[in-house]
Amino acid sequence: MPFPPIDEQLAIIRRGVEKIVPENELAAKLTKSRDTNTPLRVKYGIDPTGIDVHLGHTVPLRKIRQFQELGHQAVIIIGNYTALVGDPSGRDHARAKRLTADEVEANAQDYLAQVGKVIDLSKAEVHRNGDWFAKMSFADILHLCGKVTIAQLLTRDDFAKRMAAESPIFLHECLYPIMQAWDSVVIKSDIELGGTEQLYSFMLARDLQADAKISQQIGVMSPILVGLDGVRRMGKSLGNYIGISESPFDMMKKFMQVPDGVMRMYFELLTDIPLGEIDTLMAGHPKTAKTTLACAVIGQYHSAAEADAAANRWQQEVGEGALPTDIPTVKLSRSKLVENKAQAARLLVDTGLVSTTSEARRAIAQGGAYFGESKTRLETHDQLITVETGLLLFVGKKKFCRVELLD
RNA sequence: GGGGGAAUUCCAGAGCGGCCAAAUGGGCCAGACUGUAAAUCUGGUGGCACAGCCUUCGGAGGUUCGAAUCCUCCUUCCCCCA
Repeated sequence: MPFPPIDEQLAIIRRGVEKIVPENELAAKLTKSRDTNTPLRVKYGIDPTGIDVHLGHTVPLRKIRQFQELGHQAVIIIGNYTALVGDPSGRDHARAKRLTADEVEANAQDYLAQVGKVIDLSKAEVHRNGDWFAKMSFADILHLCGKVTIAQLLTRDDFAKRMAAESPIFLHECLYPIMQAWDSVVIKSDIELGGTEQLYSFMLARDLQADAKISQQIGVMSPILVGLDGVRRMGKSLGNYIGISESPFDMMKKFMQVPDGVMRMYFELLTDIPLGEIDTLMAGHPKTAKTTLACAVIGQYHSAAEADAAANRWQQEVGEGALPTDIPTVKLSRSKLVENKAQAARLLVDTGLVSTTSEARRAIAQGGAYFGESKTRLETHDQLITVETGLLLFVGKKKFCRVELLD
């Protein structure tokens, strides 16, 4: 099967990519690959530290997928050995927690299952870098370290910053980029994918490859995907992410809350919609564009039909204020009632919609609490509400429940 | 080893003997507006039997009518000197 023309390949590869280093070697590599009908080996490494894969992770993963579709060879490196060190990238301090080998392997399996939703695992090579690092002797390690100078290491941004700030840099952390680079030598990568913060390791890999007299890899770096807040990078700890395992409706709700400003980036990095078409969409009504974006992404992890259904449901429940489809039922003991009635504030607490009486009082005082099918506003905290099974209660737009009375 | 700082309510950060449940900003919550975007405006953001009461300002004691604010010890973190 012949590879597509170089221009076509370049257009696909360059989409949504922030930096290619060195840029000028890419075309040459592709040309040689095509002429000799040899797929390029495209490396992507991760540390199995327990990852709930979200859209931010899918950016480089999707790039691998694109390489696969162009006929190239995906090579996934599970950093089961490097995980023992901890990636110093983007950290001001050394990582504290150390994982056990078992945890690492369980994480790796879990990770691969998720990754399979984006790339074609059946056609990918998967390696664990412990396969080669575990076999190295101390002499081997010394030999490897002999190829890298401290001065070189210190050119790395993270380390330079830490040096300046006089915060500790542990010796084993210095080894991290060396190990990552050595992976590239072992698997003979032609391309390595990752975020822009990986530049140093990517370049070190080139040095080591040159030293080993094999072809040097090219770094293809994706930008950092911003999260739902439109400012900070998408990440689990920041709570501003969309996980690829979430339900279509949950994803839809999150997408619709994304600031308009990030739409173009999302379109470019998370969908295959042609750039020209994106321009057209962006020129139209933002809400339409956002819905299209959401459906395009959701459709990758669920069916197109499910994505559409989620969009419709969103329009009805959120856009038009219809009652939510799935309202959780909360069991309430009849003993909480006096002659079938309960005080409004008490009721909100007893049903768990709010956690304290004070919170309930606030919600009511501010007009943020409602009851019944017609969403009647609760007026006072001591207002008596007649409670029966099926009664609906709301606090704000996101919290609601249906009461079920128990004897 | 010696010296000097700092620990405040989700975060940052005021407060330095009563007017402190504790300024201000951020975040978050609710309301208005809207495309549940952004921006903007309003209110709120310890608890409770809520016009009052109770528990908070690293921990333990102490001084005082009264302490987040003063003293002692402890814990943790930071900085400087050698």
